[in-house]
Amino acid sequence: MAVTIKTIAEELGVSYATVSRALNDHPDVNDDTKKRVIEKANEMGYQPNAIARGLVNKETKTIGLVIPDITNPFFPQVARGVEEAAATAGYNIFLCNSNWNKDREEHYVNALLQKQVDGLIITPSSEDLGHLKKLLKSKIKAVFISSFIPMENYTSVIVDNVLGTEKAVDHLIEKGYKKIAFIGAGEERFANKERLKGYKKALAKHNIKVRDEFITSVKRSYDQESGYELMKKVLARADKSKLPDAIICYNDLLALGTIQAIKEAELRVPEDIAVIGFDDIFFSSLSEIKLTTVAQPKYEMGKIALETLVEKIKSNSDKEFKSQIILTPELKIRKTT
Amino acid sequence: MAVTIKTIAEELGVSYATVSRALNDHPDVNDDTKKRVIEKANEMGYQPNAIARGLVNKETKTIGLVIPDITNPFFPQVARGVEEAAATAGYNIFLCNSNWNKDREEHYVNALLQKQVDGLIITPSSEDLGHLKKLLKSKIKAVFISSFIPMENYTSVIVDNVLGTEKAVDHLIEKGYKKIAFIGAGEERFANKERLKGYKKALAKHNIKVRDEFITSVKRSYDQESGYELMKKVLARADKSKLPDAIICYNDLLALGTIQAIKEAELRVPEDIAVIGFDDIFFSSLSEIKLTTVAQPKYEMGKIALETLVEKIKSNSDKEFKSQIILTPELKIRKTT
DNA sequence: CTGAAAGCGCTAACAC
DNA sequence: GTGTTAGCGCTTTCAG
Repeated sequence: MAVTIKTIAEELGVSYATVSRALNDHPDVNDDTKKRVIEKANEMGYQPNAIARGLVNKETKTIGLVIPDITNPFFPQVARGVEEAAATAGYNIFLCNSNWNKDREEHYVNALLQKQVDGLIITPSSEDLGHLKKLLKSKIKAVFISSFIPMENYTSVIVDNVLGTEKAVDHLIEKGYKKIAFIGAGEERFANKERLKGYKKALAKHNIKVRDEFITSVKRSYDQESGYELMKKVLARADKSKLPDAIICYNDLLALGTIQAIKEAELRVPEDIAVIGFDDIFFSSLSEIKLTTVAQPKYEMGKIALETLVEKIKSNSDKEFKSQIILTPELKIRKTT
Repeated sequence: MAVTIKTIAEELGVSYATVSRALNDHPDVNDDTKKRVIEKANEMGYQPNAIARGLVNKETKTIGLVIPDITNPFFPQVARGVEEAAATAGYNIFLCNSNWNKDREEHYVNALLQKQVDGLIITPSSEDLGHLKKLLKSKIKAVFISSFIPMENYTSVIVDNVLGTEKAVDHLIEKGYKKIAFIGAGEERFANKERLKGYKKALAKHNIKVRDEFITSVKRSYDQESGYELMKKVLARADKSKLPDAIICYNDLLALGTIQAIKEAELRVPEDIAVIGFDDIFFSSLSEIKLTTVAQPKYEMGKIALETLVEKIKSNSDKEFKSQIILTPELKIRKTT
């Protein structure tokens, strides 16, 4: 059996309450006994049992991070930001991949609730939060990343999506592109709606008519394959004169697939068609890729999410928090525009 | 206060032991009361407290994953494999990034021990495990990934590194390359030693003399920058006739930097110099990169690590486990050779 | 300043 | 079948 507070109390001939106090650096304890206790504890290799402590304190110094997929290059940076900030605040992180699956997401949230996490950071796999009712009932502190939840008591850390695509369009127009298309990720996603809004807003600003045939969307997955396939179809369908001369993609993965399709059609990027992504994931800056993209401050988003979550945890109840923390995206101009 | 086993016992007028039994589907309990309890529990939104349960069961259904950096593209896949397998086995994962720092690694291991994890999966940031003495004393079940720990009671999940570079050399020679160099990652790393060994072994097999000037190494970090800088120097130093015609890199990141340096020197890959990486991280297969590389089964490694860890946890004590589980790497021939 | 004792929420003997 | 009770390791009143 491991050495407990009790073992060391017996060893020293004091009560275990005293040992507890000494170890927690409680003021009301003789400096001398404190020293003796601490020495003994080290000597015996005592490790406090955080589970037992958590049971009485109702605080586990543990938070849950539920994301769709750590394998998607957007998330490692976010996770790192969360984890780094958690480390400095003294928390450990449960990592959960929902795999874009509501049931799994629900299951994880329940598991985390049972494990008594002090808080939750979630990037929901879907805008519809019906499956998270237990969470919402549980009054647990939570912050959302990349997805705006219009509810009191919750705050979302997001990037200014509208501004992001606006910047992208502005840049394209400045470069002389006129026929700008948008490849989105399905109407229902919050970020997609916002990015589309920014796209339209910027076009309007420049007196360019929105052309419906220039707005397309992939369905389920937002990776390079789906981008590739969609663009293939676009290129096959249209006669060349009706092709866009620039494309803004919902994310970098899609952009990459799009570029691949364009090249296979023996067109040049950016001379024939320019491409802009969104996110600025790891490979986008590689010399072989050099994708122009709207960068999200991913690490920062994670960090801020954790920090505000900790603030929420520490603030007993009714303090008001912003319901949105909106970060500014940055346009990284590289070689595909 | 949350609803506990006690609340629902009072509500139903039964003892809370009965509630516990019912909820745990214990055989010795009347089907009818069982049903009533379960209904009531659902009705009241009861969530078991895993912390309390853990205290008595001495089992938290929680395992710690300590890796250097989730942001390094090698690890998300591993983490995903671990997590996926954990989900099916009913465990949650604590994710910890040591950031290649021993102190932090030690700190995390201690924190996890205190949080009473049932087991640990670690990719140590260094071969020297001096800082993990507490772990080693604690008799906690652990499995290592990518790093061989020659100790009883521990098992390591690794790839056959020797075979990996052997395959790489064989392939290069088959393609007609003769002057094959190796860019390593510092003598002390286990995987580096093994890969170097495979390189030398294969050269010997083909009766090619090992040339010391063809073996170089980056220092601290194993990313594209360090590969780029090292290769820059190599290219600057040597007169063209002494240049290798092929390079095997310790990993894909290094390979990428190497390629970049080669291209900047106005040499072609693979015509002038071929390059092979190791790992097969996400971007290596992209159409713009198409790096020939020795693929590690990363997801599998994580999955297997978790599965054997769970086996260890379940097997009470002295069952024997392999000290190494060696997976076979696969050579992915793409466009850089 | 220190000890005794209660209790966090739950499980597991042990009675009845 | 069900209730009673002890106890997991710890913190925290409450006495002294």
